[in-house]
Amino acid sequence: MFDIRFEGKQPIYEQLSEGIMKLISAGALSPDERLPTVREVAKSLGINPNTVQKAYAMLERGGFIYSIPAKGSYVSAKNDAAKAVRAEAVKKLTLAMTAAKDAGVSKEEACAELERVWN
Amino acid sequence: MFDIRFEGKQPIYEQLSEGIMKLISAGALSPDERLPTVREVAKSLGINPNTVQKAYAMLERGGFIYSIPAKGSYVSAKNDAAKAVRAEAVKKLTLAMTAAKDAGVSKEEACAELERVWN
DNA sequence: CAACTGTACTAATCGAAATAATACAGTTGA
DNA sequence: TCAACTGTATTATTTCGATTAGTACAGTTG
Repeated sequence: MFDIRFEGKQPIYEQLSEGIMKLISAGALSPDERLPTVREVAKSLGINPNTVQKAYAMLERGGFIYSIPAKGSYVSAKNDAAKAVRAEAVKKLTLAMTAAKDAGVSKEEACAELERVWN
Repeated sequence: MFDIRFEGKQPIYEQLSEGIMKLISAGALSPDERLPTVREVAKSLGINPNTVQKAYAMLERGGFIYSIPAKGSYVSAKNDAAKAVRAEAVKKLTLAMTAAKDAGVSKEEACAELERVWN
């Protein structure tokens, strides 16, 4: 099972999501390999199944895994291109944020813009 | 005095800040013109002086006004270049955010990145 | 059909942001 | 000198949204 220590202020579902993301990127989890079920992970880590579900949903959204209702969740096979695009997008986002901060844009304004884009 | 109606979920200090920003951009407030004091604005709008102070601080950070302790706050004279740079930065930030969203980056992750950059 | 799977929905909780209250330090003009 | 202003700093309170939990649902499987 996943050996993850929850620490700091970061949300549990995010720590879990990133942890699994790293395992996939590092090749510790093979393509089309079946992931432990939502409830298994929840029980073994002592957290709520819904929190695991949220982490899985994030991973699916990022193209790292795919889920089939009533069957299970699996590691995506061909997601290298998607992951590269994603990484590039995050990199550019960071650059744009840094530039905006230097230009005097407040954190609150940037946050408001983020809300607008994502909703 | 500023005629501002507070509405929606946006923070008061932000609505106020943006309202004054527009007045300056539109030329309704002249360079080096003295702004009403923090306490005057607060009383007239029925809000806390500190909230107005926060709005003024944002405006100063963006180069729209300058404040002199124990004297007052004034409209900045030469800030057109700064405002242009700022506007450009916001535009690029929006583009980067949209691209990131399309690439599958979650709102939470973007938010975390934002926190990291601005802290 | 019993025992699984992922998922949707609602409620409870908790923490950070927004606002308020108070105090401080400098300018000004009588 | 000093009273009445100014912006600002610090601390407490409140408010609100994200996180987590509880429960129920719908499909697959042997």
